[in-house]
Amino acid sequence: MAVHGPQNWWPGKTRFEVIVGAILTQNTAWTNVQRAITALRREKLLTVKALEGVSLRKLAGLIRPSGYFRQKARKLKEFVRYLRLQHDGSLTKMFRTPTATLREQLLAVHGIGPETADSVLLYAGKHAVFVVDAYTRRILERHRLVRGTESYDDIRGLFEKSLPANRQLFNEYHALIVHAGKHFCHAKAPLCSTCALRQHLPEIPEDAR
DNA sequence: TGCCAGGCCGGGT
DNA sequence: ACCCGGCATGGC
Repeated sequence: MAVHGPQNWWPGKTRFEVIVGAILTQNTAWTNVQRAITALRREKLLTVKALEGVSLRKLAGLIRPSGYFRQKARKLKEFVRYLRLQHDGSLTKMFRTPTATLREQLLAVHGIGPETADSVLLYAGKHAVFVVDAYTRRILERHRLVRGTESYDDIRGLFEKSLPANRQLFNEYHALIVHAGKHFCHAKAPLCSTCALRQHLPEIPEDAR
């Protein structure tokens, strides 16, 4: 890519916008998320208070282009509700929570699963967690580095145990994986040259990690 | 035109 | 503990 090490990679300027983007991009193309974010910005809704104040109905209409818009409108509401109840509506307070504790809290919020929680922790909160996404899995599988039956936490653990716990590194690593994935590792198996070579490697033994 | 995109939830085995 | 259907729009 043109620039290696764009520290703090993630489309989105403020912490809150990063979180909104993390929820809206669930199983959705970024171009669609952009439209939704643009609409929210136009309506001045990219703040905790503003989002708390808007109706579920209006919110859903604005984020329509991002898909699953009713589901996601609810998810956004659930998050700001959690933030208000647990952290007085303050992201600064929220992110002062120890990583493991905060991760559990986020996972308990309706609509926030492991990838979204970790994206929020890493990209909005600068906590050192490795984000595993569809691209990460697919690339590892195509390269026969995993068998494909591993859980989210298995794969996250793989990276976190193999790399120094440095949030800048995790940030950049994930950014590069997404970049590579978008260009070279699509779901519909047009194997890139590297993948094709790997196809000829032996299977991973049963007892291997 | 159908398949895909930086998931997650709820109900059923 | 897995497995599956539902959720929805826009691009190629």
